[in-house]
Amino acid sequence: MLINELSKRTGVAIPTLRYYENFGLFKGVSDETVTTNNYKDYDESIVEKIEMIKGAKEGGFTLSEIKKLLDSWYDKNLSNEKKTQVVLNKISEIDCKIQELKKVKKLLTECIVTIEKGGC
Amino acid sequence: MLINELSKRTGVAIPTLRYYENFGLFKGVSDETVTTNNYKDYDESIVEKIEMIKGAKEGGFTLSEIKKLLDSWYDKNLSNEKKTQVVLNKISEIDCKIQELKKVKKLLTECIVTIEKGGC
DNA sequence: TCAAAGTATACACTATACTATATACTTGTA
DNA sequence: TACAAGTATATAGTATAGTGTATACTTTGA
Repeated sequence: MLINELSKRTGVAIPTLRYYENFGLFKGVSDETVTTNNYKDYDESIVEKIEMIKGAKEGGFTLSEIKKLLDSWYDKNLSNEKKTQVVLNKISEIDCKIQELKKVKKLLTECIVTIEKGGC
Repeated sequence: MLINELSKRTGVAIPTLRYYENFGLFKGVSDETVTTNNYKDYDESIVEKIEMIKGAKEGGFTLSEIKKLLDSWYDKNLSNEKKTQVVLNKISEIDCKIQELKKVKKLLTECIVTIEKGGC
C-alpha cells in the first residue's frame, strides 16, 4: 500500500510516518520495475509494526528505545539467544512501567477515598 | 526540607525540581519569619507528589496532564463530585495505558516464540 | 572571618518528536 | 489534456522537558 493508505490504516499522519521511516523504524520499498516514480510500498507487517510503535509510545517508550528493539529484531548477525534476551529485557521494562502505573493508580484511588471523607 | 534534601530524597535533580516548581506542579514555602533569605521549604507531601509525578511520567503522562490532575485536586472551588470525576478519568486513562503496554508485551512474547522457531 | 558550599533567579542551549512550508515530480480524472 | 490530488525530499519552525551557565546572595565550617 502507498503512504496515504498506511496513514488511514494506522491513524498516524503522513508527515509523522515519514519521520518514523526517516528515523529508521521501518522502511517502505520502491518498486524497481517502475521507473517513472519512486513511490514506496508498505506491506501488512509495517502496519503491525506501527501498531506496536503506537502502543510503546503510549506507554512512555521513546522512539530510540523502540528502534533499538526493532534493530536487534532484524539484525541477521545476532544470535537467537541474544535477540531473545533483548526482547525479554524490553518485556521486563514494560512490567516495570505497568507497576509504576499501578502505583499511581493506587495513589489516585486513595485520593478518592480522601475526597469522599471531605479531606483536602 | 531544603531543595538539596528534596533532590536526594526523590532522586530528581535540583534544576529539574525547580523546573517542576516553576511549571506549577508543587510549591515550596519561604519562611516568613526569616528575612535574610528566601530559601524554600518542602514538606513530606511534596516528596509524595514527586513520587507520583515520577510514576506518571514513567507511564507516559506529560507534565501538563499531571498538572491538570494536581490542579483540580487542590481546587477549593471544585465540588467533591467533580474532583472524584477528574481522578476517575485519570484512573481509566491509566488502565488504558496498561492495556496498551500489555498488548505490546503480548507482541513481544510472540516475537520470542518466532525467534525460537528460527523465523525472522 | 573567609572561603567553600548552598540557594535563587534568569537566560541560553539541547534533545526529542513532531508539524509546517516549499519545491518538484507523478498520477488519476473530468 | 489540463488540473487537482498524491508522492518525495528538504528545510524550518514548534512544543515539551529538561540541562547548563552566569550572577548574586546566604549559610556553614575550619
